Amino acid sequence: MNCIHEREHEEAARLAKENMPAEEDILRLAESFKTICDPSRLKILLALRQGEMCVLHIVDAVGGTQSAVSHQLRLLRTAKIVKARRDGRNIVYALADEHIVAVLELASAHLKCKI
Amino acid sequence: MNCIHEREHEEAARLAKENMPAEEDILRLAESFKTICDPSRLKILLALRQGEMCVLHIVDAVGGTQSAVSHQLRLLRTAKIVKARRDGRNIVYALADEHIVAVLELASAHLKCKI
DNA sequence: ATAATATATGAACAGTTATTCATATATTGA
DNA sequence: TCAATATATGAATAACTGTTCATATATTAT
Repeated sequence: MNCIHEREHEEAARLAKENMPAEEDILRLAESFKTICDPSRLKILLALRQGEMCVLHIVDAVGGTQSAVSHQLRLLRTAKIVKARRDGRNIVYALADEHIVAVLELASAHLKCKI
Repeated sequence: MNCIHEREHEEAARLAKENMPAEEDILRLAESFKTICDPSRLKILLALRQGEMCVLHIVDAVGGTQSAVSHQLRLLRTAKIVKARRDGRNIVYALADEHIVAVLELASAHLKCKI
């Protein structure tokens, strides 16, 4: 390790180690992204921007089988990215908070695509 | 599909289908999140917030082997999340743009953790 | 109670991914 | 040209992930 920018890079590396978040926080952050990195789950989140829906309406909105959507909803719910409440014989799903949509919009700005 | 909120959910589902982004855009968005959902790659991005670094300094900052870091850097570079330039015998890596840091900060706000 | 509807879940399979090890390529200095 | 340094990469393996199929649970209406 003997690069031309020795000074600057060593300083950056030192600061990086000093300010590196706790392993636990990094893992939680990674888990969150893991949860929204699947196209099927992304579709569900994009659909829920239009308002809360029960499972079969989500299936109608995003396509796929009821089973697959249900499995994906469980992951989103466990990660607290969506919330669910029972309403009669339906379970109604909604986005957990507005951070989700903001993250999606920022990422799509990076990609220069409109979502 | 005969739920108690028939009207509202049907309307939401209709809007969701109407406003669903192109499959291609969803896949690109998913790819981006897939790229930053790995703890090792997240660490690299968090480290690069302190400034550009060459590979061995990144290895020093985040730990792991040179080979593993190099593989991860290739994925980040392909996804245009980091950029690389040669400088003498070193390759200097930097965050591609500020969107990345903003996304990380928003997500960590959702998790109520400081990064 | 029973049937119908809505949702969830376990197991299995196919496909993907991160790391390691060994090695290749590229640049510099002697 | 040769040795040293920095970085990249192919192959192999182990672990993980999403979907499907079959079935279970829960709620409501008759």
